[in-house]
Amino acid sequence: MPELPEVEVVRRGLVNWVRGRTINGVDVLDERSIRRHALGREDFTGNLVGATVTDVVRRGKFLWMPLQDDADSYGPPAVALMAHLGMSGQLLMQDDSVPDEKHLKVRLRLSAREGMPEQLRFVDQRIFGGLFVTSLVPTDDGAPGGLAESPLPLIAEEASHIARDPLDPAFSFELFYRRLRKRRTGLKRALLDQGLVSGIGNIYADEALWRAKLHFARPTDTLRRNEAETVLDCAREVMQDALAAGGTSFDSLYVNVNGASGYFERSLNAYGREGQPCGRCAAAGITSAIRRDQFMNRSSYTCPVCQPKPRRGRW
DNA sequence: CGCCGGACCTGCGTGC
DNA sequence: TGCACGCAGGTCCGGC
Repeated sequence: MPELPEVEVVRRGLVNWVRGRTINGVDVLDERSIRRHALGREDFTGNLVGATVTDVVRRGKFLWMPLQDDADSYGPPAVALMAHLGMSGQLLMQDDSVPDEKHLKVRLRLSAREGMPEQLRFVDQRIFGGLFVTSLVPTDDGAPGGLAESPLPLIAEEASHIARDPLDPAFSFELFYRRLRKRRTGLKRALLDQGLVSGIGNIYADEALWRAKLHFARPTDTLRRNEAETVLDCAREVMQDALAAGGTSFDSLYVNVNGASGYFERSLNAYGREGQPCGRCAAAGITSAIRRDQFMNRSSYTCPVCQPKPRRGRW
């Protein structure tokens, strides 16, 4: 389940394979994977063929490749190929000789480059993800639009409603905290709101809350400044740990969203651990078991001892 | 405008 | 064996 660290692993893995290469051909094998491209398949393909990828940029879980149109190559790129991996999306570099994956949805044929695969493939089992072409627009604060190798003060339009993520150098805690306090909802719902802070999904939300010893239903309008700082610091820590674990093979041919899977096996303290002991409590000589609750139509994992349920929680 | 639930998807595991 | 169902969850959209 790609959240920020997994998408960043993909970004770093991808950039050296695609930067500077021209898209020579596009095969859309499943129209559903480009449904967010409102003008359809022909317009999608027409925008891509002949364009050159200048970078790979990420904000939150959104990833995009600014495109330089060779016929009009003055000035910065005006459009980008946007990718969202959804639940199961992968971006893979593959040689022409490699058979199509079972869930191959879109194939980009790139200009030849010595020692590099010819194709960039979008593979997606559950089709929650997708590709589309979008405009690049100025950011509202003038700072670079997202994490990139050569950052531009531009952002893909479809990502402009997404807040900066906690690993973005231009992330503003003050803005986050001000908006958080105005919310009338539960803390986890706020952490998952990509318009407030981006990049956090169900897994890292639970892990950050566990590290911060806060409950998912804690009302946002009662959060003190130091509590908000703590939960954001914890989110940053857990995502950086995952990035370090998944980032060991950035030059791998397979730019795989499961790159951080080793992290999940070893380091999760709450997510998916229903009925198992809370490690922090155990270290303090207390016996407690992680519990699972239904929250927002998905599972939330907490330690009932060190993340006590707030008296007036917002579920 | 903010909050919240449902829809979108497929594969896998479980129970009858 | 086969079928129905629940579960996984990021994002968008409509209702209120």
